[in-house]
Amino acid sequence: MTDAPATPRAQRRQAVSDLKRQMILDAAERIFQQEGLDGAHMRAIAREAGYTVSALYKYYASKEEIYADLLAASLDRLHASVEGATSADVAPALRLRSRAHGFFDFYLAHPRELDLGFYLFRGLQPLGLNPQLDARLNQRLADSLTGMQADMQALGLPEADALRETTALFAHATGVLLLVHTGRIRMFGQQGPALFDTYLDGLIARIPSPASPP
Amino acid sequence: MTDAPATPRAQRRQAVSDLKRQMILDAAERIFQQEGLDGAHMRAIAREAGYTVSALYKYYASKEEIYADLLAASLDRLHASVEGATSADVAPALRLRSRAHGFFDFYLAHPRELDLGFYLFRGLQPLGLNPQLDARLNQRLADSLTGMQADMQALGLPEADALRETTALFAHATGVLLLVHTGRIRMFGQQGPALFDTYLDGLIARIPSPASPP
Amino acid sequence: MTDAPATPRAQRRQAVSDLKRQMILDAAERIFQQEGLDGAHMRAIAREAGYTVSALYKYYASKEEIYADLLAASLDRLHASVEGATSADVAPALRLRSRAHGFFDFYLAHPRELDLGFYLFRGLQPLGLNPQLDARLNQRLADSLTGMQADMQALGLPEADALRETTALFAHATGVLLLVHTGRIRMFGQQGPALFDTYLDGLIARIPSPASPP
Amino acid sequence: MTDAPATPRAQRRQAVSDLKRQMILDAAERIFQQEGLDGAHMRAIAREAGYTVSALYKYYASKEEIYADLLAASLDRLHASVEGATSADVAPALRLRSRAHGFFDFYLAHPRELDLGFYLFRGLQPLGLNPQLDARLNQRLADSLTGMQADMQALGLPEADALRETTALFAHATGVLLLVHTGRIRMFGQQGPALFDTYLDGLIARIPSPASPP
DNA sequence: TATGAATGAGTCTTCATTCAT
DNA sequence: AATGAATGAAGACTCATTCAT
Repeated sequence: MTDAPATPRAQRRQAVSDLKRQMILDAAERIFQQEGLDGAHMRAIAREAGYTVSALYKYYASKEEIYADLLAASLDRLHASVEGATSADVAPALRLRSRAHGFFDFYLAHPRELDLGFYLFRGLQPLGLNPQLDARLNQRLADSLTGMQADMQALGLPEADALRETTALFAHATGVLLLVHTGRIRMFGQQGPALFDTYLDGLIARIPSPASPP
Repeated sequence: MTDAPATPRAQRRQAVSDLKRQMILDAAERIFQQEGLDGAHMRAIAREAGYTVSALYKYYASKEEIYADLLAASLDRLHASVEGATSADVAPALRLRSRAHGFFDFYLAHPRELDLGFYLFRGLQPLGLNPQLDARLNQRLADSLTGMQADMQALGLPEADALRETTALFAHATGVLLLVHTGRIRMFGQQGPALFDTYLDGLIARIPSPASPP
Repeated sequence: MTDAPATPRAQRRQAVSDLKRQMILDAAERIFQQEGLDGAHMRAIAREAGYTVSALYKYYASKEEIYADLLAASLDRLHASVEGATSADVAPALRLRSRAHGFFDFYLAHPRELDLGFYLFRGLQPLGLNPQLDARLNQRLADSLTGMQADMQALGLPEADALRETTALFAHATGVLLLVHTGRIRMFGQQGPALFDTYLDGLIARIPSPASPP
Repeated sequence: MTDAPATPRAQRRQAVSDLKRQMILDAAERIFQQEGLDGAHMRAIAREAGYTVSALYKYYASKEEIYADLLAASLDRLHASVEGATSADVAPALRLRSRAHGFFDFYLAHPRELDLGFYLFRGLQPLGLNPQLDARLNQRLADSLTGMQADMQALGLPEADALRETTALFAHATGVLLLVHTGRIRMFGQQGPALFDTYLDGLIARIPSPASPP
């Protein structure tokens, strides 16, 4: 009722609320990993979280909002995977390789998170994903890619080219992952990782080594 | 009375029936293009086709069967697009380029057909797509790709390499298309076609010119 | 068009029609035995008969009418089973026993025909079973029971008592058969045939031997 | 705050919920009595109960579950009817008679509950009646019969015989009720109750009088 | 005579969401 | 802060039956 000093009490409330939101999210994550997108309906999430369905709506305005947070968390883990194995004092080429693999292997190991991305990024409008949210998600994804772009620039690629190559790398990885995920890759008798490695080799070879030109 | 296995009457009937099946398919196509996969439920399709829902079941045993036909038709159009601009008396590199663009441009112009392919190829089991159908659809897709593989071999690439490169090309195209389709490409400030062209250029450059064999 | 002499031509037509009706009925019977009542829908019957569904309606005005004929045929077989093992020159008690077993064993071996009877006799009205048909079916059933009644009378029971005992015998048999058919008899750890035999023994014992009065 | 496992609040809620479940059941009962099993579909039940169809699913997980409760209640009423008129200080023969009539008269007055029993007890598997439920329903039925078995034993019948005779009594009652219910009894010009009485008389007469203990 | 086309009513069930308490 | 109750729209599919040809 009283709008309050806006500090101690409100902060505590916020903290508690955040925690619960997190717990709901964790539950959603578990369900989502086990059952996939279709199985992750409100009821299932609520049950897993130990809440009522309607309680969830206190913390999340819609199912899609949960999904969005799920995707945000997923993108954070992706980021961790990309940056995880990297060390600053390695040759840029190695760093790029490591990061790219961080990316590719993450989705290879967690194909469901790929679904999530497609689901959410596709029909923006109907899902009620507001532009803000969209931008934030895009940003998180971008965070995982700038490292690679930097690596390419460190390898001597001009910024514009590096950005283009990063985009292409992202597209290629996505394409291969999809091939794997849908099982269509069997049709070609190929292996996802090998395919990606080949692309990566080509990419690095293509970048003119800046240091040692004769 | 005395007549070959197929009575003219039966033939006529069959023809009419086929036509109606086609008209239903067209209606489904329209709905699908306008509303997407989720909007293309039996009721909507029936309404658009001017039929009762139950009437549809005379022509299609299930929703998935309609989807499958939709995809089959889509893959046929894809094939036409791939082979359309090709001519036999062109240099292999040009042919490859033409075919690849036939592929890429088709999905660029009809992003929803991409959805369809993902939908159907993904959940094979849960959707009740029987293996036969699956195989047929796979075959249709393959038909669109063998041309490119042949072009690569004509360019001097050993068969295994050509197959690998075709797969990679397919993956790359898919990845870029997805980037475009989901709008994420704006995030990178890139253009789908340009991206794909670059890949194609790189691919052709990478293929060792067959001119120099001793 | 011409109403015809009403004889040769019409007779032939009638004969052909009867034959086809019979063939449909046979098909229905097969389906019914294999699939039960629920599985015996018009489509299935038509398929088995090599007809279109709508063709069936030329011979039978409704599904229930087919069922009725099915039941009539069933009752004929029942009759045959009841009278089959009987011979005129046997002691009445034996004859009664034989007929009663003819009845009981028939339904024990063909439980589905029991369903049919229940289904048709139950909701007379809604099923469109007209009173005539109902009477005819009742008559057929009665035909299978009069023998037993006669046996009882031959054993010295007054007509009224014999009728009552026949009714009771029929009821008892039905009750036991139902117990068997629904599996509820397991609940009691009893055997249908044994139960029925006991009843039969009691019944015969109960009938005062008419021969030996001084 | 400190309170037993079941909060008063929760208890109240439970009570209200139970009441509503009961009201739905009552509605289902009414529909079922008026329209029979086929008429008792979810929509009709919901309408009668003043609910939406989906609201029903909060209280009952499936149609069969409603049916099962309907049957359970029916069996309880049966039980009440069987035990209702009994008193402990009556001669066993009278008690048996009273109980048997409690059974017979109940179904005579409520023929539809007979249907229900057949429906549910029959197709266990296809109906999704789980074994637990099945066992519980069987138990309820058994409860109505053990009294009679006990009476028979009190009359001097060995346990095994009493069980057999109880089963036979049950079968006989069922058979006669069916005869009445389907209207076929008119065919024989008999009366259900009279028929049953006769059987009962015979049964009691058949039981060796325990009168000879000193 | 038999067909194929078409109907329309009907079945159960699921889900995201809202609201009074 | 959390609940339970309730909604309503939707969704795929089946079946007996009719009618023009």
